[in-house]
Amino acid sequence: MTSEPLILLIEDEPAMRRFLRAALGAHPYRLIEADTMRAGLAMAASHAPDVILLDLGLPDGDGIDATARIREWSTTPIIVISARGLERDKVAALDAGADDYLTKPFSVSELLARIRVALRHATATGKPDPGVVVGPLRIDLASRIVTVSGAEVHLTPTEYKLLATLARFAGRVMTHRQLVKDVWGGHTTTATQALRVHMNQLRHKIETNPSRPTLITTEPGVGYRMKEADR
Amino acid sequence: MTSEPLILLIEDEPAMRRFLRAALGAHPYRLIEADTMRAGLAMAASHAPDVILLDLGLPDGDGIDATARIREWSTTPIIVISARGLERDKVAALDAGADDYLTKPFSVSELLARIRVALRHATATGKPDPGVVVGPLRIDLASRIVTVSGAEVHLTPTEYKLLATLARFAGRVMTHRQLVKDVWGGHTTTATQALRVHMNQLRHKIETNPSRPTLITTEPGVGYRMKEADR
DNA sequence: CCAGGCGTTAACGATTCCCTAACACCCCCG
DNA sequence: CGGGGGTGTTAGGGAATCGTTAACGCCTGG
Repeated sequence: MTSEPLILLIEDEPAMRRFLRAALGAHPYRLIEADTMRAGLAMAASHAPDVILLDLGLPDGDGIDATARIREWSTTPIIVISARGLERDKVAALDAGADDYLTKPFSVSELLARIRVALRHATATGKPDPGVVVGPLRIDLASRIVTVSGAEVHLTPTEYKLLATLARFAGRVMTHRQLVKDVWGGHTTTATQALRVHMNQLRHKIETNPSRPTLITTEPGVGYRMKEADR
Repeated sequence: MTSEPLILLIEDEPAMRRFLRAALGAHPYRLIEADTMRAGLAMAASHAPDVILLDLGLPDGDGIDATARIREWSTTPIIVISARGLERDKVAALDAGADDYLTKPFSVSELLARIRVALRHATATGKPDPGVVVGPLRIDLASRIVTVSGAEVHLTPTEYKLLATLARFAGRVMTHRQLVKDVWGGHTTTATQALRVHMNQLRHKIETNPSRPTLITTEPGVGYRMKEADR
């Protein structure tokens, strides 16, 4: 959750999806949606959301069962949203591993507050995020700490932003233009010369042999590319 | 929580207390009760319960405030029980640090399920609640006492809040914005200067060499970071 | 009313950071 | 063989940020 928290909405009714999209859109959340249980489970695994909003009344599967399935491998907070207010459903969902249960209709501000609670839990429970690891380089996005073979290195703000954006698209070539836009933000006024200077300083800090870079290689005439993360 | 989970009930109505005592008595929980906010806060500190059930409508104090006060030094799950179903109250309580909110009247089985959720969180979080220790620095969140190599140091309210906030996210970089928001609350005015002054005073009180800080280091252009706790 | 603690603001060195400029080095192509 | 575009490298001036001190206003408890 280094950038905006990612919320997965599993809901089949288009009206409710539009409603929640509008409600969440005004806040610093990224939202992804699934309209079936199958797709929802797949997205929970592939996108690793920070919170899951799960509608119980999906046509292609039981929500209680889905909760239990997710809990087999993930501790991501699950907030169940249901039209059914029966306490039997509530108890079953909560005992299956859900963290909260909201009955339709609900107020948007309450949902947002309960999402904040779930996010609070997620950061508190916080698994020690190993971050991105490439050879001797380790980038901890959450704590903004970069280490090279165990030793912590100090990066200036631009150096860190540069490294972070390269890491975000590791394995892919980033053109100078893309890098300048992502690091400096919009203004393409600054010459690409500054980019070279910062890249040089960054390499001296993270590469074992700065004159023969292995972590960040340069693609002549195109841009730079960071090595794929280990696994 | 070596034996049965300990539940603290803060509630003034005798009828409700009897009701919950009966409901919880049939389950493997130990129950302690307080009928005022004052007594509740004291028991929360002295008995270290695993879950706190808090009635908002107590005569001798605001439940929202009590929640915030407990959250200053404890992460014990708090389930708020209230006759007021206004969403304004819900949002305020949840944002103050409550983990759940039940509106009277509620079903016993739902309360029990939500208690199970809270206990699940508590065990997952694990809790090194009181006593953060970093080198010669010792912070006792519960009693709000800070000592450096055995000697107690007096911190002003803002200095303490600043230190507590940094300690809560020890090891991670806290941006100026985050610190200002957590210490002052909400308004992101031009208080970044005040932050520097308080940080200076705080360092003179806890650092052995204030000009070469080791406990709280500054990340230029980003914020501050407290050293990871010992272990 | 006064005294003291506290928070805030302002001012001014001190430090860090970033951009620009200048130059050295390729590699490719004419 | 000699340019020329693109890249790596280094150094210095200027701007932004940070640390530090002093002074002012506020509030509380004598």
